[in-house]
Amino acid sequence: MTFDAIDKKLLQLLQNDSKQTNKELSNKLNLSVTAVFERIKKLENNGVINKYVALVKKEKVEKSFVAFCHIKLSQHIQEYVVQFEKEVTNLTEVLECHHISGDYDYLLKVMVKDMEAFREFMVEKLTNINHIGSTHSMFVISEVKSTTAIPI
Amino acid sequence: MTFDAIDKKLLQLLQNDSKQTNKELSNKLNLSVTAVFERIKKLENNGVINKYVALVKKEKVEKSFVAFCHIKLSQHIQEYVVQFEKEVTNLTEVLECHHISGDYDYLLKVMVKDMEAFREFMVEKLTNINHIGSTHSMFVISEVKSTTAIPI
DNA sequence: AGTGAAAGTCAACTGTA
DNA sequence: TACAGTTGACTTTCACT
Repeated sequence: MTFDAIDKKLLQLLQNDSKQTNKELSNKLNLSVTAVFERIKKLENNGVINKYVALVKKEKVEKSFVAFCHIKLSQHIQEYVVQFEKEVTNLTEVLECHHISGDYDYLLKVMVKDMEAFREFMVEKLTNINHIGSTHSMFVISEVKSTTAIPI
Repeated sequence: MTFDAIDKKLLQLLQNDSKQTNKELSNKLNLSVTAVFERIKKLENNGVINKYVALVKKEKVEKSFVAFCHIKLSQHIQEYVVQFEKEVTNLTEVLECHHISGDYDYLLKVMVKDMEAFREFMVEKLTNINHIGSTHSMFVISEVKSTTAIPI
């Protein structure tokens, strides 16, 4: 689907706060409540809006330690790739896993309590996955920017 | 604040779908509607739930190209650091910027339309920021896993 | 695509245990 | 900390422009 200026503004507003009422949105967009309602439904039905979620502050739930892990597989046999991707997806500590270009095959975003929890995660979970060749971890010192809002 | 089993379950539910009604949540948690309401308010007031947002599918808004950029500063003078972090934060294409340990200083998550848009971003925006020493980019070939839900 | 008004549903507040 | 009942506000539908 295509987006006019109002759709774009609406998506930006909803990406920053999905708990606004249609009335509030209608004021910001100079539209009627019903028009806002129908535009939102259209965005939902077309799969543009994937889902609505609550974002939790990691510091409040003892998950302040974030690390990015590079992973190289030992061999790039399809069977190994499929199995690795399946197993890594099942790890709750892994919030993101990207297959990437470059020296390593994968980049993982891992969230745990502290360095000790990260050590445990590496030893007991990640490196227990078969076919991993090598890993290289980077620790997040500070979070400069972090948003889920895609610029439209 | 501390969390009992119900709080944890509630946070998981809301992190996956924040549009459920309190009645639906009350069924899943075997609790009354009011109890659910009060628990949610407590989580919001304590800052555990940071905000509610709509998640947009990047493929639907022509932002299918994701890259991770390593960045090294030319010098680690505080003034340079502050200015770099400020300028990079203002770039809408940069969804995340992490100050990290290791060979490079920063890891950025960048989202644009395609490789050509990425080239433009690099040439016209990113490398125009002062005090950047070197960069190294990795392109996302496929997204194996991506969630905003922190395991509680 | 847009609007205003009607109908149904929910969030939010009150009382009480 | 939990519950049930009340009320105003909201979402959703409908008839119409």
